[in-house]
Amino acid sequence: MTEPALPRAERRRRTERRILDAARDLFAERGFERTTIRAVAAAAEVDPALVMQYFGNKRRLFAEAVRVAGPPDSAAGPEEAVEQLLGTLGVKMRLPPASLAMLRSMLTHPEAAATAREALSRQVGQVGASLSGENAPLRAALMTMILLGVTVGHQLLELDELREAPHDDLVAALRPALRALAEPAL
Amino acid sequence: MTEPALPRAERRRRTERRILDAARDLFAERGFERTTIRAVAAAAEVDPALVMQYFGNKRRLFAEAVRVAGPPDSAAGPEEAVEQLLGTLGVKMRLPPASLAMLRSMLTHPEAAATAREALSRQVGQVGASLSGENAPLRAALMTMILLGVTVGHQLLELDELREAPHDDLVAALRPALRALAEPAL
DNA sequence: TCGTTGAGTCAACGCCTGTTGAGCGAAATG
DNA sequence: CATTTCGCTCAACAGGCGTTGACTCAACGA
Repeated sequence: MTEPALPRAERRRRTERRILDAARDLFAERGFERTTIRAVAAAAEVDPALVMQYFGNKRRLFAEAVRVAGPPDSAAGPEEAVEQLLGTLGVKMRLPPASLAMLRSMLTHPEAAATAREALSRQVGQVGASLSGENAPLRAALMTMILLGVTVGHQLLELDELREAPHDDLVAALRPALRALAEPAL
Repeated sequence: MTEPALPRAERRRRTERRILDAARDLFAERGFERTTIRAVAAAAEVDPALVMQYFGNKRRLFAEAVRVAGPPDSAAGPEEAVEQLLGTLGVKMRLPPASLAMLRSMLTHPEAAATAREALSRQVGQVGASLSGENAPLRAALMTMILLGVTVGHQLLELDELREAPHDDLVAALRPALRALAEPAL
């Protein structure tokens, strides 16, 4: 009936991970404001006070839960930039919950907005560095925003027109649009 | 010192409009959850109870505040669809507060999400009808999402790379990308 | 002029939130 | 075995929220 009584350190690690996983999922689903500490605690099968003890406050819990490794730096030509961006759509359009949580909250939670701005700016800079021609930063920003828009529409708003299309069709349709921005004006 | 004592009907209309304007601005700035009835009332220089008396509850206040006329129906060729979409960026990129309020809340407030989905789907359908070739609905959806992404990045996240660029450059850079989606595969 | 209407205020309600401090009981330590 | 450590729970707090009902008083209609 009872568990095999794990060592303390291991037990703590598992609990912390359970809380973090629950928090990530809830933040991804409802956003920062509508996710309560109590709901996270319940999902992790833990007392709300324990969540506070582990993470101090709700903002820090969010920050820990959405911490995600940025894409590897790589700057080559415009072609590679396009493919790199298309790659951010994720395998079969399934983004990690941490990213979804960030996206979901970036318009309403100020700290999420700041983090998102930073991450997006880094990507813009990276893409921009691999472009030549006029207005490279602007074009890089537009390319990044295109993927933001598509991701939001697909993952968060769940628009039928995007969900019904096969992933490959979507990528194939999007590629020429990105190329049009990546290539120096013809 | 005192006002010229307006007639009741007129007075009511003005107060209602003051509340609605304040609500729109706050919803646009902070989103649904972080905007309180009390803050709206304070901005409109009115008692919170009056807001309730006029609009019943917070959800209805939001619904009234963001009610906005959809773009005029018009479907012609792919060229016109592109220009129509580019037009939604607004004169000098200044969108009406009602639209900003919708956009700001669409990822976290379920009713805003539903309304946004509906409005976007209508636009997708409209754009799609003016496209020919394969995957017209998908391509129309992508075109719409492109504008969503650019608008979010510019108006809500306020990315420097987009804010610094002249409006005309932005439109000009975006046009070929949209054309690539609008034109039947070459 | 006098009763009625209705715009607007006041004070409070119940609820839910993030957050805290005291305490329990099992694992670790000697 | 005795003691300390610490993962975890319990019960509660203060504050802010949406919302309500009773009330005030100036504009209105007869």
